[in-house]
Amino acid sequence: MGRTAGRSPEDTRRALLESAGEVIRTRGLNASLDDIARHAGVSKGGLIYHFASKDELLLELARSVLARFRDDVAARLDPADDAPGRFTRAYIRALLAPVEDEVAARREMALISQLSTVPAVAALVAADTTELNDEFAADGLPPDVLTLVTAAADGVSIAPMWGGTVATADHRELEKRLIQLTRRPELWQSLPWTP
Amino acid sequence: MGRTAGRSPEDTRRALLESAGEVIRTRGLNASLDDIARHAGVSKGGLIYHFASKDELLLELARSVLARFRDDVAARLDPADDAPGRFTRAYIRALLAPVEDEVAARREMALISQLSTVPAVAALVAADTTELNDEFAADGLPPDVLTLVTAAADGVSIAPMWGGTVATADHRELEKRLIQLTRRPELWQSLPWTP
DNA sequence: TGTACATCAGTGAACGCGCGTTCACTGATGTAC
DNA sequence: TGTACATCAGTGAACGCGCGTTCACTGATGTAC
Repeated sequence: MGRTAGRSPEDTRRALLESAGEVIRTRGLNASLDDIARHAGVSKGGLIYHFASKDELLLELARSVLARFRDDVAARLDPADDAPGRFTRAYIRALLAPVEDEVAARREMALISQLSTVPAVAALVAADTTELNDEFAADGLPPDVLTLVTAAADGVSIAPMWGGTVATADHRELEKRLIQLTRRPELWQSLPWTP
Repeated sequence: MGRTAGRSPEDTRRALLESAGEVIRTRGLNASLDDIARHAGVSKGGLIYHFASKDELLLELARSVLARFRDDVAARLDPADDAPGRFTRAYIRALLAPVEDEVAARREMALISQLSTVPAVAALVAADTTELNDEFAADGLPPDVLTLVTAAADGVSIAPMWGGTVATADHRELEKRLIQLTRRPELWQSLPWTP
């Protein structure tokens, strides 16, 4: 059987990437190409036609995951907001956004950390982080406030990886307060520090 | 050749665990048993004598990593400190402790996240997290302060995984402030929130 | 509008290799007498 | 204190299987005339 009618090659490619995401989220990095291909309704050979090697597939998958996150942050930028910390607020909203499914959240983290073990992916992630840091630097917040706020958001987002429970109410509260800090950094900076 | 003189079986076992940690930190989970064994100066068969399967080795390795972290936290408990938040302060110190080597820090995180992909290890980690949460709950801090402070500490500790740079000075400062917050939670709670 | 041909988008079988596990065997150590 | 025997702590070769990659082949699609 040749080309499958009713589906364009780009559709197939997209389906393969999506399938790779799902299968790897569930079975981990040692999910086989055969699993991934079959789950997308394609043969192993068909997969390899679109992605020359497993590493290339993983790299492309990582690219799409990172892009999706960046899009998510961008979508949470408040158009009416042009004060310093605008980007940071979107970042906080993206990371603290309520997750539909707790298991899914854990798997999402697992997926990224798994992918990062592929050297090429690690490099990609590092480059992405650098870009992100540039955006933070241009966001106009005092460094100490920025560090606190992003660290807290990062910490919440990886909690599922340790099997931590996500107490939604607490998270909403924390989100509100972190965002408030980015709006009024002097609140944090003016605290009397006498360790 | 039979038993290697000059090394007790417990020494061999320990050496194998340590070797597993080093090799997996470097080459990832798909490091072979042969690599690990040889790096400890033992044959593959010798390794399997001590750990019946690869999964068992990984589980034992995870156990030792978790135990080491708990010991680290315990060692940072301040004997002179018996105020609420005592344990949380030790936790913060442990996670924000200056790392000798940046690459090592990244690998440490990678090791744990890699190990977590083994189901048995994931269960172990989840159980450990539950225990940890119990200790936090008994530590006497208001929940919102606890959430902020531990999230921030967690966030800093996983930064290396994204290839983020660790600005030591910022971290010292953050550590000081987080600890100060655990000592005077009213500082955080009294902030005027008007989102 | 039909036809010939090139290319695209796959299929499915086969290969080969790495790696976890098994196994027969062995020299050193511990124990009983 | 020596000796016989059981067990311990390994060795190293072989097995077998899963999986990534290669490859010959093919039917559908696109293009030129």
